[in-house]
Amino acid sequence: MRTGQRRTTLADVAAAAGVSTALVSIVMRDAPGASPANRARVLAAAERLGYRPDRRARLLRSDRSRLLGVVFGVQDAFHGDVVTGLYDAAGRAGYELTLSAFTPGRDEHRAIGSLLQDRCEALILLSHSESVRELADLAARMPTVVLMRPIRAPAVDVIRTDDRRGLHQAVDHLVELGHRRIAHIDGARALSSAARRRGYIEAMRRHGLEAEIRVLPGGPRDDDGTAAARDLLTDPPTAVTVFNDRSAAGVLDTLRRSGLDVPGDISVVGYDDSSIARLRHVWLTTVAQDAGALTDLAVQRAIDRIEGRPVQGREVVVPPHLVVRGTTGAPRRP
Amino acid sequence: MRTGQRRTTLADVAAAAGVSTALVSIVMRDAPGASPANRARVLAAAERLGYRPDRRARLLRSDRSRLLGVVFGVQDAFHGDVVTGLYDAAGRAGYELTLSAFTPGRDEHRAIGSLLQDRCEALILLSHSESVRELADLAARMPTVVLMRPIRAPAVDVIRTDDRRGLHQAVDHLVELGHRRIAHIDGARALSSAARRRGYIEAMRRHGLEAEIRVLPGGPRDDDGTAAARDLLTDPPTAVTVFNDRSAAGVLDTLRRSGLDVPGDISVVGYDDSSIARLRHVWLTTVAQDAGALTDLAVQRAIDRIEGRPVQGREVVVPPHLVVRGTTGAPRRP
DNA sequence: ATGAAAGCGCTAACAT
DNA sequence: ATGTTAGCGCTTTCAT
Repeated sequence: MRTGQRRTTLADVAAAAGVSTALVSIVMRDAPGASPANRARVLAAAERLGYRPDRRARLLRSDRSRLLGVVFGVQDAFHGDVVTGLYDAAGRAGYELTLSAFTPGRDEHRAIGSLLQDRCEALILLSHSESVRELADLAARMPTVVLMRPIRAPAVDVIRTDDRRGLHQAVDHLVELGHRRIAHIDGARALSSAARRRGYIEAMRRHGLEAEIRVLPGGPRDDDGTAAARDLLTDPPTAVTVFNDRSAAGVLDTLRRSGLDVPGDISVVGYDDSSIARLRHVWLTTVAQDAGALTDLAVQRAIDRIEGRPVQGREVVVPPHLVVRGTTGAPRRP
Repeated sequence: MRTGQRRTTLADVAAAAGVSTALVSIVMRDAPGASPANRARVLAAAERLGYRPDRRARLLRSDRSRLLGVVFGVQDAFHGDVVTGLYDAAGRAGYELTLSAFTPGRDEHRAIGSLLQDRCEALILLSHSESVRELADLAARMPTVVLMRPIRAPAVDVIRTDDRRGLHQAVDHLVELGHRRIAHIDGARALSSAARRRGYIEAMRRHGLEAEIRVLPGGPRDDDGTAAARDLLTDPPTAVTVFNDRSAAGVLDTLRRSGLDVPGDISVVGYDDSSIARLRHVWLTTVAQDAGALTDLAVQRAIDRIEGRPVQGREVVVPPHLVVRGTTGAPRRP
């Protein structure tokens, strides 16, 4: 059984307004070529009938969809910020977004497959897991922009944060405060773990602190931070940079519980500027990714590809910035 | 300028396989009525050409879309859980989801408007702000299910958590532990604030603790909790229920900073079972909404309406459950 | 089992 | 300025 009530179409509006469908189409698209009188009459009829253009039919007919497909993880808080930025950027450029989420029960591959049926003109992927090979296949078919994942594949555009630089900033900040014994708790197999670790090591070297380099195995969760912090306690450094905010929250708690003062005895820097970092009682110094820049660039790149404009470079790297809050300060004994 | 490469169509596959488009359609839809030989040949051709059916055209032609429109807030963590559940439930029922998000720069009304062009057969709204009047208008046109918002409007189905009961559970738990002086910090104008406050008051009365009822103005943010907790300190109760986890995090911190032990001196219960509550060092006792039940019911209801099945009641209320963690215990002086 | 042909709601090229 | 008409890529009768 069906709902019964057929939805109102262009033809219904045309009949009600006493004009042709073509004219209604012109009016609905706000295109030039209709007399003010007819325009008003059509608009009135459409309003009265509660007419909504059928996007499917519209897209089917016109050769352009002006639609950008976005794949994102619905459980990831930062993806929320990114989708927000993408809507804004796409809107400004006169494009629309069509969303497809991956979830614990619906993997990225399915999310992408679903989008592929949607006639979008380009794909913007907040990809975690799709293989480089498959991303390359995709990019061979249509413009494909991968966000925040440091991959290299033919025809795939990558827009990402300079995670190495993020850790440079963190270490620079700590060194400026007078720290020398700075450790790093890494993110194990998480996406940007390697780049962040590398950034830490580079910055330490640059400051002549090669001998102080100390990387502890960690992970993305708060109990990873808790465990790593316990390892740290046998011989505490004066500062520690942590893979992400969540892990840093675990670190903070362990340090404080064991009687250390933060930042008096030890400074802590996180990564992500997540909602946890902004809790007043955490108030974590952290590295923030620039969601707005990432999304502007992603949309710009997608549209450049769609419209065949020349672009420079497959990969665009966006600098993050340090947000100094309450967990960093000068060391007591430098 | 356009991308140039026209996408492959049914006709292309038909030509490649040497059959009619009708037959290809049958094979692609996995419908009966094609010989195994032809089926294989068509599938091979489709694979070779990288053919993807065009959902727009498909939907345009067939009278059913089997598409459920979902409006959600991309910044809201719990909405992530809900969308996850909706994908699962819809998938099991043979329906697909089409997503439209509201963001700081794209309000709910626009998100809904965009969906309306998408030919979905029903709407599932995680609505915060759309007016009851507009929701009713919507529901007059197509099946409309509103999730987690206690409204009453003609033709609108509502699936929500029993927030009053959530606070009953919280208070019952505290009373069982021996508490009598239990305060509540409310959520100001937040969505479910009134229901939760009411639940607190009802439960207190039921336990004969009418004289102990104490509601403090609060809000949804952690600094709302911080401020409210400071008010509490002049004459601390032995336990406090808080509008949500985020506010409870602020409460916890203020209490501890002022030298009180949680749960030794004072117990705290949050609401939402958010990621904050699960941080090991917060480990907050809290009321959890049952996302799975909410989403199963929402999808079921939407489909019942679409298919014209009789349903019982406009509103379905789902019980939450208490997650006991580390912030509640017996009072020292009951 | 297979194909020819009509048409979903719209846009765009072409008439008038 | 307005109407007529031909499809967009598919599904769905209806023939065969």
